[in-house]
Amino acid sequence: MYPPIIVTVDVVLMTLCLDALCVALLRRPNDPFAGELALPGGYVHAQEDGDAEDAAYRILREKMGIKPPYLEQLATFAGDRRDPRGWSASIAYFALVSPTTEATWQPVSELTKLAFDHAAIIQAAVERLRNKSAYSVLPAYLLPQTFTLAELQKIYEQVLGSPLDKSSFRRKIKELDLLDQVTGSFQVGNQRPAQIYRLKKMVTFDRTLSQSAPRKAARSGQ
Amino acid sequence: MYPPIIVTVDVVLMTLCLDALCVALLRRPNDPFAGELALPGGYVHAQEDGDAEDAAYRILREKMGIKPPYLEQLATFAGDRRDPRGWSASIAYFALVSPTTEATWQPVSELTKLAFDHAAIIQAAVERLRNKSAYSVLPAYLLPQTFTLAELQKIYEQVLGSPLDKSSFRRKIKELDLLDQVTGSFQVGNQRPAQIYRLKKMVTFDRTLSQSAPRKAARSGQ
DNA sequence: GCGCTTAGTGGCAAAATACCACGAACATCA
DNA sequence: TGATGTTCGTGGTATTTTGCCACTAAGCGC
Repeated sequence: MYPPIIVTVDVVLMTLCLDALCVALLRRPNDPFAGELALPGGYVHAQEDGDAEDAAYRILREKMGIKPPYLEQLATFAGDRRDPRGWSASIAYFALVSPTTEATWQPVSELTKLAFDHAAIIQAAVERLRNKSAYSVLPAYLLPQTFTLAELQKIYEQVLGSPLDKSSFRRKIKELDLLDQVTGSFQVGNQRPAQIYRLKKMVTFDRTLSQSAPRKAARSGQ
Repeated sequence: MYPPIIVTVDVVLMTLCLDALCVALLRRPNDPFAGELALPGGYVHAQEDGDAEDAAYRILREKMGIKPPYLEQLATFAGDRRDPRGWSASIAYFALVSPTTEATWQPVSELTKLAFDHAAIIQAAVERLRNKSAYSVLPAYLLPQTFTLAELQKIYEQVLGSPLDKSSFRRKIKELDLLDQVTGSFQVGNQRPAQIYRLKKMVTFDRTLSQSAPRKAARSGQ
């Protein structure tokens, strides 16, 4: 009845390389925008993908060989001006991984021209990450599974772009109560060993932290 | 190449009726789910709609006769299980209007079975409204263009579901600095007249309030 | 042992917030 | 005109949260 709409899923896969927030980009083999850099993405495979999140995971597996520990839907970018072939919709996701994984990373601060509106998508992802970092442990997904609080603080500072006070940071993290201590210590060299932590296993209801609790009801979970 | 994906735009249009948060629903004339209640929505019209937001506005105009003062993209609900016709994607928006407008409203607290996954979409919209209400003046869009602070506070209490302190509420609203005084007063009856306010005209960059400012840097933007 | 570096904690002042009370400005009615 | 009732609006105080800084702890190298 209507000309079909092009539906793709694109993923902003972020990590930290060399103390800078980076995003995974691929050079497009085909038109449109052949040869230019673009987010990893692709068509929805109606037979394989049960939903859009499945598609995002499949794309990351096929094109990046990665199963990210964190994935969330970002927004949908749709319209008739973003793809020369016609009206298109890109369901954008954003994912966080630890820096070990192999890929071609590009610092988000020095992005050249990208295919489609992918620059805008990346910008939205970075903003979302910044915002959520203020009240969640999201940046922890940018680290290896285990880490020290000092490492975590550095990541926060890089993501938020401003230095944090050690004491306040640790207090905040502790009261969020989303980390587990790992018995066993760690030394970087000639200093006191640091306690190692990992993210708690949790049912990721997605919307758990953002609610502001009434004052009297102190977090009583020991 | 692939079977086409059904792309629709659905809008959660909310208002306040009789002190309860309500959502606009329409009875579906056609299959699937003929006769059941559903969100106002429809296919994207590739010729008319420049982007998905255009489609949302068009749908509200055509089906509701409304141009809402607030509209924002909520999320995209996609998969092969939500529409019996096959793989589908619903780009969901949520909109707020003042209660004057005519429509068939349904309180969000007593929703019966709805078509598709529209119940889940509505739930997501309500959560988003609740969350954003904690740090924005979003609930003001549920009121007429001008209102008193007492009226605004009531709306907040209804949306958040808990009573607020008058003094704290007014302080918070004032420092958000998103309201303009309207010279001229108002009396409901036999009491002191209340100052009237309206929303400031503003460039709705969407993501302006949520950033937490460093302590020393007081909001100096006049 | 001493000096160095980083980890981790504690204290205090300042800011934000909850809670409560009081005065202000109207209307109504005697 | 003045007393009373109602809501508007603001100010004060106690409590909580937060920023800031200092200090101790625990390792290493010498």
